[in-house]
Amino acid sequence: MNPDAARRRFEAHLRHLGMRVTRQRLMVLELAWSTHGHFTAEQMYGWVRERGSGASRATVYRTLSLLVEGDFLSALERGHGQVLYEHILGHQHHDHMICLDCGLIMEFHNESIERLQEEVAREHAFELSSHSLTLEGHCANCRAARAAR
Amino acid sequence: MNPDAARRRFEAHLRHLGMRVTRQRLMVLELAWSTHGHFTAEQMYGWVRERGSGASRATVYRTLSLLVEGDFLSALERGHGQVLYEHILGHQHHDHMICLDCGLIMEFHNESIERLQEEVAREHAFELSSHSLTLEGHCANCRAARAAR
DNA sequence: ATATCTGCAAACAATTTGCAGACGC
DNA sequence: GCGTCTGCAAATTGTTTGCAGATAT
Repeated sequence: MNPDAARRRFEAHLRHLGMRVTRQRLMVLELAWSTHGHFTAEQMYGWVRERGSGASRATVYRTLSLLVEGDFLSALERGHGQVLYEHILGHQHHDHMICLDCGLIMEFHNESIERLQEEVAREHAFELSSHSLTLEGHCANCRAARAAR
Repeated sequence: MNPDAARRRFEAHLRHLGMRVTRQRLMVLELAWSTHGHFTAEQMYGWVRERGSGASRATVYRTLSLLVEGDFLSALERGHGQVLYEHILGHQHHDHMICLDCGLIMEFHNESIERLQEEVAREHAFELSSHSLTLEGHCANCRAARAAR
C-alpha cells in the first residue's frame, strides 16, 4: 500500500474512533511508510526530530501504540525490552528469521506452517487470533565469515 | 529431570565455569524446579523472600540469567517487558499457546512444524539455532464463557 | 588466602502518566 | 466553543550496576 492510501486509511480510522487527525500523528505514519525496514520507537523519535517541528517522545509512543492497535504496524518483540515496528498494511503476513551475529532480519512466509498452526489450534479448541514465529541463528554471510577465520 | 539431578547438574555447571556454588543460587534453582508452571522474576523473588533468609532481588535476576544461559531455564518473552521462565532440563522442546482472555498457557509440540522450520532455514542458507513460536487467541473455556453471555 | 558473591541502594532504559495550555472539529 | 491532543517533566516498571563486606574454595 502506498503512503497516500495508508494516510487516507489512517484518517478514516481516526475519525471512526472519534479521534483527531493531527500533524503529529500523520507525521509518524508518513515516516513509518518511508522505510521498508524495521525500526524502534527511539529511531522513530529521532526521525521526527530531524523534521524540525516534530512531535514529543510521548506522542511518538502514543501514536505507535495507536498504529499497532489499528493494524497499521506490527510490533516484533525482541527480548531485553527491544520492540521493532514495521508497517504491514497491504503486506502479506510473514514471519522472521534473525541473525544473532549481524542482526539481519529476513522475512519468510510458509503456507504449510500457517496451516499446521491452525490445525494445532483446532485440536485444542483454541480460537487462533494471531501468532508469532521467529527463527534465530546465523545467516549465510556470517557463516561464511566464520568459516573463513 | 528431578530436582536433585538438576541440582547436581547445576553444581557441575558452576564449577565448570569457575563459579561458586552458593546457598542463594541453589535456592533459586530449587524453587524453579518446585513449580511446573511459568513464573516471572518478580514471582521468584517473592518465593525467595517467603523462605526467610532468602536472596536479594539483584541475586535473583543474576541467577535467572545464569540459568537461562546454562539452558536450565527457558525465557518466554511476552511483550510489555514481561518475561516468563520455566525449567526445561530434561523436558521436550515445546511451543506455547496463550489465551488473551485468561492468560492460560498451553504447551504443544508439533514435529511437522519443527521440520518445516528447518526446511525454511535451509532454503535461506540459514543455520538455525533456536526458534520461538507463540499462538495467541482464546481458549475453549473463555470461548464458551463468551458464547454464554 | 583470595577471588568470587552478595546485598544494598543508586542508576538505568524504555515507556507511561498527569496536567495545563494548544488545537482540530 | 467543546472536547481531544500535545508537550513537558515527573513517575513507573523491570532490570542492571558499583562497591564494600561476606563467603566459597
